[in-house]
Amino acid sequence: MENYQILFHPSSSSSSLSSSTQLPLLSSNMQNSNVLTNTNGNSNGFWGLKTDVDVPKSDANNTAPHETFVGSQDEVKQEKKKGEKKVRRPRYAFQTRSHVDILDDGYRWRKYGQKAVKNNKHPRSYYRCTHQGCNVKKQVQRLSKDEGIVVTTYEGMHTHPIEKSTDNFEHILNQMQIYSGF
DNA sequence: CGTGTTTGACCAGCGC
DNA sequence: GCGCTGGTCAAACACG
Repeated sequence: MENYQILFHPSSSSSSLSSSTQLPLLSSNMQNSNVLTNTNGNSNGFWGLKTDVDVPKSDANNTAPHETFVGSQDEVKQEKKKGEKKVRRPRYAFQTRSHVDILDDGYRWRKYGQKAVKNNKHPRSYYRCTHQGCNVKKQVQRLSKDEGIVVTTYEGMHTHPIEKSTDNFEHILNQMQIYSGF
């Protein structure tokens, strides 16, 4: 089951980062550059996508080179042209290399939808945290280009402690909160 | 019986 | 206005 490995450090974590997932990525990348567009050639790992809207649809997830995580903390288009602003929470996307779509991050999720995505032969799955009062959502999508890569997009922050103490994925979330200013 | 998944329908935003 | 697409709902279903 724990067959997935997060891509941020291919070299150091070969197979078992179940027990020690440090994420250098967030700390090193984010403070200097909040913006994706890293131009290395291949650091492969864990890239952050700005999942949200603004992504030019041409390279939203197809042509983007592999790189960088980036917590995209952008309030997604919240000012629509309509009177009421639609409050959208920032989203955080990252990629993991996995054979399975479901990455157990310690929280309990309930699937509430699945949609076929354009330019992607794999469907996107929508999950919601089942904890009462916590309406964190996540989307899981597999890249059509590289089927070994799963893009997980989190929206919102958990208002409760992690429910399972599986890995310390919790660290990841904590880091996200720290660097995103929440 | 409680919990989670599946899946078609529905709705809203956006571009043309 | 219309069609496309993404996101959500909810009833039916499956499973332990």
